[in-house]
Amino acid sequence: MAGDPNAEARQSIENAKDLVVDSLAETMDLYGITRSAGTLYGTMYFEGDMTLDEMREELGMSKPSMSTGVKKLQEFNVVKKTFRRGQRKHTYVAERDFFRFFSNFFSHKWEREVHLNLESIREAQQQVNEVLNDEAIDEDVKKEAEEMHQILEDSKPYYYWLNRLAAMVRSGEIFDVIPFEKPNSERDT
Amino acid sequence: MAGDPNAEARQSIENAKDLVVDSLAETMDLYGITRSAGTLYGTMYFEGDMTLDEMREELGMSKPSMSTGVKKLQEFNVVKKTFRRGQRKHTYVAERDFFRFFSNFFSHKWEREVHLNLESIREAQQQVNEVLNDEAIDEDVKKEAEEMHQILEDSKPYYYWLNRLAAMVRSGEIFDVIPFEKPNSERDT
DNA sequence: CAAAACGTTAAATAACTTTTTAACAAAATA
DNA sequence: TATTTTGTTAAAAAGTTATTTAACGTTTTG
Repeated sequence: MAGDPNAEARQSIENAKDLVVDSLAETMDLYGITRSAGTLYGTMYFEGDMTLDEMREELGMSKPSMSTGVKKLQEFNVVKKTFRRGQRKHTYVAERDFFRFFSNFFSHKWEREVHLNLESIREAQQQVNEVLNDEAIDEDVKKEAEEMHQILEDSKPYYYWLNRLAAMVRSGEIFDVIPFEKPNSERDT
Repeated sequence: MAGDPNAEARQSIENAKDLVVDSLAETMDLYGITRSAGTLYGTMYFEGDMTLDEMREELGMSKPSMSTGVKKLQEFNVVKKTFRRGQRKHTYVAERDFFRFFSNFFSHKWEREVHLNLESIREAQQQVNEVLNDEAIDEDVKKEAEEMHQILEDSKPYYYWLNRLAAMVRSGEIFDVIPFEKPNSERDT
């Protein structure tokens, strides 16, 4: 047993890193990001900017996997392409500021939720309105349409609210109303 | 063509409902809820309380599917078991208030995120501390450990902040700082 | 300008999840 | 207490998503 202490120490550090990468990936899994994309993010989080080949090496996966993984993470705005001078290969960097991660990720999702549902509500209400305006329809059917219309109408305030929340989160205004304790070091824009 | 106007009207209403159910399901898909569970939620949202058999009938799926689907939705706190008197079968009801849906869903997720990651950070820091406290370790390895420790330390303020946000959302305090416009009708506790 | 390197796309395979059918256990009723 | 009904669990089937290998087009460099 007991080989080189430095080698063991490095192993410990790698181990600690894996521990956090795993829980990061599990966290992201909660929000619908696949585990492998989460693991990729976690790895990039610790390594700083990486090329696809470095990712492949680190994770032991294929290059196309890395390519699609990075692309997916870019969609969520949590990974960006970077320029590393004197480097032919493209490099990518993970968003290291979790506050910004949160902002990018959730504002994006919430905006999409609002848009998607308000649009379908608009269409749906239009359809039931046609029923309501039709003379030839019986009262009981109209009542059904009326109820439907009302349920949809009642849900709108939620989407308006969510839209405001998304805007506040995207702009960073949310940190005015719910401040965070600064760490000892800086936090730039 | 042009059959019974009432039948056509009912069809229109069903159509409108499906439209909204679909976008609701797509929305939930954004947050890692499977589409079929989302569809189930949407259906319950419109129908009010339902038995498993009613769900099966409405969605044309098997009963075990409904059972597991309901269970999953219960985990997210967006469906509850109800008591319908004179009814032997169990009935379930979907959370109709989207504000409460939001509160239940996201506070649950965020609390889990905080717990999971703070725990792994604690363990990871413990491991790197052992390296830092070991006399036999070279400076360059210690420096690596130091960096690791710092990265983890710097991430903590985010989790503390998220924890406060989760608490505010769970308690409803969030609606004091970001109010919503009431619809014309009531909004009870 | 030719050869190599890089990243992406396409097709095939593998892994995983969802869904169903079937069997089972628990509860209620007669 | 026996029979029926209800809900869940287990195993099989189907469907979907992730991953890889292979091929392609583009860019770079010698």
